[in-house]
Amino acid sequence: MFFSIDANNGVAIYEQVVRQVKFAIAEEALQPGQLLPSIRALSVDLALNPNTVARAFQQLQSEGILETVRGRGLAVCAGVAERCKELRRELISDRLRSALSEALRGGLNTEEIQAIVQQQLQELTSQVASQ
Amino acid sequence: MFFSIDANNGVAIYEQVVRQVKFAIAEEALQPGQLLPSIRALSVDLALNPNTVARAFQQLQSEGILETVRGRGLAVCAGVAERCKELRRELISDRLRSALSEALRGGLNTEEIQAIVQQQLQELTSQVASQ
Amino acid sequence: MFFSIDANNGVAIYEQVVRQVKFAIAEEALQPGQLLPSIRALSVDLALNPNTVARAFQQLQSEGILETVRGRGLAVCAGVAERCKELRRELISDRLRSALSEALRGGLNTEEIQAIVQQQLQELTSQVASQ
Amino acid sequence: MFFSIDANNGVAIYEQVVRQVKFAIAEEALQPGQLLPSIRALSVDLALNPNTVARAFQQLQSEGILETVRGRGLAVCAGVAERCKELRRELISDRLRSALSEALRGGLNTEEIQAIVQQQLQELTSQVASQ
DNA sequence: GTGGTCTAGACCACA
DNA sequence: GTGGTCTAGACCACA
Repeated sequence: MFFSIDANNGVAIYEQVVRQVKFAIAEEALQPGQLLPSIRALSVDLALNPNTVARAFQQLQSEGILETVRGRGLAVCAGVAERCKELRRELISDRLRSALSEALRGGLNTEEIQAIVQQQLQELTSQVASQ
Repeated sequence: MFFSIDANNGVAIYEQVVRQVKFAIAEEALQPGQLLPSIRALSVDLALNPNTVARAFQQLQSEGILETVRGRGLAVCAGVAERCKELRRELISDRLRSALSEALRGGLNTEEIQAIVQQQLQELTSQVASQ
Repeated sequence: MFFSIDANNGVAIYEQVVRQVKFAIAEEALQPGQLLPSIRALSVDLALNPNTVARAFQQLQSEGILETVRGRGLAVCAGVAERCKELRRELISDRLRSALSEALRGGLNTEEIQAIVQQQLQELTSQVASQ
Repeated sequence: MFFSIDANNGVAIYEQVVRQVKFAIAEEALQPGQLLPSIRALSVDLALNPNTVARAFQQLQSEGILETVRGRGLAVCAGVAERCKELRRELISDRLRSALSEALRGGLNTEEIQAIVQQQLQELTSQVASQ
């Protein structure tokens, strides 16, 4: 599936799942009405405990992004694509801002930081390209 | 002092202290041989529990960046400025890479990400300038 | 403490805890700023698993009713007493409405239902009085 | 038919079916000897899975309220009308008691609770009247 | 098969 | 001591 978990990046695992579900809806890889992979299936896929996945899905329910379809699973709520696009931008902006802020406070100047960003983006996109 | 702690940025507080000490040495705001503020003073300054600061300093000792000066406190080890510059670059690069990677996997393209980076950098530097 | 859990009344245990915390704040038995009993202490008190209590407290946090005080516990947020009073009325009204609706649909008339309500209220208040 | 299922009222769906069958017998909307609608028909009617209806009917059989009539289906047992009237009173009383007890423990006084009961009864009966 | 709830127990950061 | 997260495993209602 479209999720990739990194256990040691400072973001709680369930929170990574929450974010990536929002991203997938923003990308329209998950469509409103569509059922998500089951908690059990996803937990096997990601090598996580089912409770961890369930916690992520519960949070998404409480945010009105997923809803239960009794006995069948969890589905994307209607009309949340736009909201997920906004959320994606916010979540990514906030995390970048936090990293950039540390870099500035750490004494790097704007040019040095931009150079690092360019280098990392190049490495990351060439990785993706070569896969 | 030169530290600023953000309890909600995903990085553990003691780890923020560790990083910022390294950054201060890289910036030469802390010179080799120079004594650090005492655990007690710093914990008051940052409104942290002394145990948290102590843990950060212990880690810095175990990495060979700080050393005890009998009866006087903890000092920056000789000759670590270069290493701290390298560490700073690594720590900041890794964190940026992690955020950038999430942004790419989340479906934003390079241009969108660069735009966010520019915007955040501008906001952050104009804030600093106006302080 | 002021909580009483009934495992078999159809309301999930963690939800009972959520409701009773709101009620306690509405009653001003819990004041804004006040620390709640710790998860561990309360779980012992109520003979529940700590995770069950933690889940209730997490929900209360996500509703903006409790907040964490790092290393010390969970506290009632400022200014939520009024909101809890409204919530209490809603929660109790909804549950009563649901029971009354079933009674009406089940073929009892208004008088019979009112008689039952009076009888139950009398029994319940005389119990409390005699305690 | 005379059943109405509310998926979110805390009572399990199969249990709602069990209760409403008892109520229908108490009201004499279902007469001893009378055949119930088939599991299949009722499950279509109520938009439930047949297993859920079957489970309700099984429980009613085990309580001696329904019995199989070979090749024809399930019928109301002879002489259960009185028992169902008692059961109805008990089931409704218990549920009301539970809600009233929560209201009292939640800090509302008898007058406030009675006012809520009156208001809800009025709303519910005027709704029925206007249908 | 599906999700929801609960228990049990571990490890972590922080005070 | 405090809460937060995660794993493991059980039982339930529903489809």
